[in-house]
Amino acid sequence: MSKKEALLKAAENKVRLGGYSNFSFRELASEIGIKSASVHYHFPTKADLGAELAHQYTNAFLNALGSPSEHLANGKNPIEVYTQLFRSALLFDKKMCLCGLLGAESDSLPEKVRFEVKRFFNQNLEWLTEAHLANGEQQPKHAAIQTVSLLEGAMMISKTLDDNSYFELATQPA
Amino acid sequence: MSKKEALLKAAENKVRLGGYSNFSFRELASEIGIKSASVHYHFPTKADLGAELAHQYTNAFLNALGSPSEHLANGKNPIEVYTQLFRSALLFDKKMCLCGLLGAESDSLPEKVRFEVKRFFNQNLEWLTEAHLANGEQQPKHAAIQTVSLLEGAMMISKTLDDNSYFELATQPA
DNA sequence: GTCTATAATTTGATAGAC
DNA sequence: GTCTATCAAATTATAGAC
Repeated sequence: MSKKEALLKAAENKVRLGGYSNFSFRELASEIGIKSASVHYHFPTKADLGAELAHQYTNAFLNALGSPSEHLANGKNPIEVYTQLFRSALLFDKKMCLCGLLGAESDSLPEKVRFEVKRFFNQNLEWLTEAHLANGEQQPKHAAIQTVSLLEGAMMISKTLDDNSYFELATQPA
Repeated sequence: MSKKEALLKAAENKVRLGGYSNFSFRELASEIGIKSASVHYHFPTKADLGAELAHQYTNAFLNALGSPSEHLANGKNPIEVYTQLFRSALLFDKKMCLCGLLGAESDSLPEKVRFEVKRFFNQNLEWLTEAHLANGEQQPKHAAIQTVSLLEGAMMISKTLDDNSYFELATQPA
């Protein structure tokens, strides 16, 4: 893993626990064994680092998702696959969704960071709309926003109350 | 409004836009026309201010909610009343739910602040469970966590994408 | 209750050597 | 690419006068 990748990984861990202001160039540098001045070589400003972090997080997330049609071809419900990706973040990473946290503090973020967070949700809604449509539902856009809202909210509350059973309860069909 | 109340109000506005680290004693002081040292007279530490802010926010929220039985007696669906309180925060305040934002950064908060945020959600779940039970639903706890998750998530996404129609879509029954 | 003054630390960022 | 050195600003907090 390159130093740049290591910096992004360290930043991701911090942001997913406490938001954009929860990391500093000095901390990241110290963690990977360089000096803060060197971090500026890889990322001119903090906003640049934040934006690239959100961009790569989005790409990795979409990549892990695959495509709705692929899951259908394998006999899997794409909405279940999507839910499982959120569940993994909560259970294994034990951290919030990066863009869920950044989205909540959206109003105070540098413009280029906010732009990447918007991209995350627009892409997610697109994917979910296709998935709900493929499931034969009547209002796929409607269902898409409900799905992602429920998962982001359930994740936040489970972390807050420190009890993953809230996530399970929220995602369990009535 | 006392200086103390004014400080809490100023802090609330900042936190609801960018989280716990989005306010400083100097900024608050400057906004209400005193010096930062005087803020420490009212709140010894930042954590004390944050905890009292979350506590009073929770009390005000529960007070505005009233009781499920009261709404039923007036022929109103308590879940609709609850949803309307979130809608007002989004449309009129144009800000996140204070505890939704603090909950997301829960892992990085001082313990006494996190405690108050937990209280907010425990009290909300209690209220919603009673409401769904009164509505004659089969799994009131189940429905309660789904309701608050959906609303917190929808609020975050609407703010992120800067489009309130996402909130309306998310809260509109299928 | 509010002030001045100040301490101790952290932060984002830059200049310039290697 | 990484370093040393340094800066200007911001932050939380305290001591002590009024």
